[in-house]
Amino acid sequence: MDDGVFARIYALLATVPPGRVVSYGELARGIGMRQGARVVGWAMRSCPEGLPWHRVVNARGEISRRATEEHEELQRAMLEDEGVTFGAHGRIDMHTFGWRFDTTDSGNNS
DNA sequence: GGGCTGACTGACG
DNA sequence: ACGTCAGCCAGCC
Repeated sequence: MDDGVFARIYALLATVPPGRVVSYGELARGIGMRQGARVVGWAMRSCPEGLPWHRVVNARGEISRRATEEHEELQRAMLEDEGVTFGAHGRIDMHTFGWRFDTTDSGNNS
């Protein structure tokens, strides 16, 4: 089902479990677009319901500039509710919460 | 059919 | 560590 790259991004994003975050580049790489991070952001811009868009952050582990502070805090609150902890500067430890599609593993949890 | 925009990323100063 | 420049891909005018 390739309704387009968007559908692929949505499907991949849907595989991200709670308490975990992924960057645009990581998603892009997951669908085969190493430099298509912008396209991923474009797909999110559609903001489809049922999609954990709040689990999508930039490579730095910060919330993207997509919206107002209000929405930014909302995303942060949702992530915290899932168990994600933010740094002093509102930064997520991608080393711990950063989800990977190729984990293959089994011990992926914190 | 052509050009601009954009929820990004990585490199350079 | 922070600010700026350029690149890449798909959708929209």
